[in-house]
Amino acid sequence: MKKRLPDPEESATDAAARAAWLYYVGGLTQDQIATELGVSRQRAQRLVSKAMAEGLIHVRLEHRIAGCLALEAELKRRYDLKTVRVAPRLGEGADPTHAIAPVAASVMERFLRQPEPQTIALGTGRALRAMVEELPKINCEQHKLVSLIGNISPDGTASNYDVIMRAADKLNARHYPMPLPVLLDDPEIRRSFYALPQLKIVALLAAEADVTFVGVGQMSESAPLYVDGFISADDLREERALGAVGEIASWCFDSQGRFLESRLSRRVGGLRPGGREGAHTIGIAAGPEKVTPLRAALKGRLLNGLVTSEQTAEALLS
Amino acid sequence: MKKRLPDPEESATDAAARAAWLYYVGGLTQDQIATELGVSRQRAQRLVSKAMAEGLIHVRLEHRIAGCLALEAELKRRYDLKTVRVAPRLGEGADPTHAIAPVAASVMERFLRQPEPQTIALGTGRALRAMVEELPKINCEQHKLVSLIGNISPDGTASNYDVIMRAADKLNARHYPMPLPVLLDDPEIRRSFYALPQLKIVALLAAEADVTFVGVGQMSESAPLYVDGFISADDLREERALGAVGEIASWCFDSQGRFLESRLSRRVGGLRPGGREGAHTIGIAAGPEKVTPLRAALKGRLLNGLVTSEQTAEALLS
DNA sequence: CCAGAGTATGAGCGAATGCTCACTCATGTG
DNA sequence: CACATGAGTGAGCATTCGCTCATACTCTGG
Repeated sequence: MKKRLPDPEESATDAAARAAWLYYVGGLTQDQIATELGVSRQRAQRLVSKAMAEGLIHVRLEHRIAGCLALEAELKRRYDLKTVRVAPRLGEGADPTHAIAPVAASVMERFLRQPEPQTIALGTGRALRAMVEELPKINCEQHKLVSLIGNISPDGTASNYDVIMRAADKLNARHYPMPLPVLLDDPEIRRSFYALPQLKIVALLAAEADVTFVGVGQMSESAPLYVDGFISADDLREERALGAVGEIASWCFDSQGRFLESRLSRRVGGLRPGGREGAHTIGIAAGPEKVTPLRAALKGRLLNGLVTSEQTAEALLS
Repeated sequence: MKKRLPDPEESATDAAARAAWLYYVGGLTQDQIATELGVSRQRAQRLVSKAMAEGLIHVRLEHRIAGCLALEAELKRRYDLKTVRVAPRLGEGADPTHAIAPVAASVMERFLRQPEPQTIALGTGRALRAMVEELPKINCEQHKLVSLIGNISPDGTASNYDVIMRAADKLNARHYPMPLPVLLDDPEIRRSFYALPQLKIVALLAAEADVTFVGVGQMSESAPLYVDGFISADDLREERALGAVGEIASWCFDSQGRFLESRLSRRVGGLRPGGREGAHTIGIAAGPEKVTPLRAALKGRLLNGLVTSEQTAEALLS
């Protein structure tokens, strides 16, 4: 008595997409959708929210809010940046990462839409992960995605914030992950890893990247590197004693935006953000705890592009 | 006691955009938005719906529904088309133009995203108008928009469905409208119009267009040309007697998709859709009354691309 | 300065929404 | 074969939304 459903998973998403289309584009009420699809109202509601949850629905605001534009202009001038986008505030308690994600995605999309092959380097972190989540599906087989940082957690599993796989999945682009732990304690092993031909390719690509997207981590007690278990409390203390106020792709820098040479920096399994001459290096970060590291990174010209939130932009300028 | 508001118009849209951002991206309730912006709930509601009405919010579905994909593939094969998009059905009573508009816009966007200068020719009609309405703002100064058809109504006003101005406005592209009535009754006047140098430029551009977007009109009693008062009942009868089943940019064709030479065709103030060798000619049309003209146009290879609705696609294939 | 018209604002209310809870049914396990 | 488990389903209900109406306010012309 089976009728259709070659793949129950697929057809569920299909129905969800259909319901969402009727809801958002058609403007039908959920009752009408239920009638249309021949299901109960509750099911229609669930389909719509499923479509939402699966990110099938992308909402875009076609208007640059004046207040944010002013902040962008001022940031651009003050820090001599090439690219700046400021996302409007999303209420007090809201997660700023959530606010900047769609804006960051639209910045990345501009590069992805180029028909000329682009090499796009990616760091990691919550902000980048959220950005990639907001990307639409585009066919980008002409581009290359390259990871700046190892994707192996200390416990041996692939890192949760491994953005490059997700991105490559959505974009159908060639991708070059770093088959490397985030930190390599033994310098000998580190050297031998770096000697791998695959790694050399990745390093070469990253050095010639047209654009690099990175998160920016604070080095306070809430340092993501520490909270996520990549570095120990001792490591953190040591770096802070050396003046570290932030990190980009695990490379710590001080309040002047100078990368630190330290015990930790000699263990990092990854590449410094760089790229070819004139390339874009865009930081994606927002939140009060990011103000100090962002200010340092901008001062040291570690970044020439920025996507942040309205509050963070104000703080950076104050 | 004035505080800000340099331009009340601007700041209203700004507030609307902010409210819409909070609503759609932040997922706040309208009460929360009201608190956030310091206005009443009703005002928040009005801001959100204003943002909607002004088209600040664009919703996109990131999923190609399986059933529609199948229809696209079949249409592509059957009529040997280059581009086909089928929009999912939007309930029985819904306006099919509304359903296809966002899909058509995304097709057009693909061309607009090209950095190489494109020449894009546009017809008129409700479907094209709706498509343009759904376009996002993109800076396309490298492209040229050229109109295939005059924009002057019989009553002397600029036509309501003048899509090219709207499009150019959104895209910041150079545009070449046809400063010409839709129909020119006096052949002498027509000749002298065509001799105008401006018109020659437009004709040249249209003939070299990379892509042409046109609506497809039926020639039944509900013919848009007739309903909108461009042609008389006598004209309509005469064309139908000659076998006309549809029209593209006012050029009538028969059931085999052959353009008719007729009294009417000698009065048309416009250009035939054409374009350079290998160009795209994409028809945007949906609805039961479009099935006959679409089938004819496809048979006669007047189009090599199509954006239509699920129902229309099914009808075309049955 | 006043009068009138058109527009923005806030209250109220019915409809729509989404969340929770109890239930069913299919699947897998002892 | 009985039973546990868990995903999916439908009903009820509190919340939220969007529409209408009465009112206040502003702008313009006399």
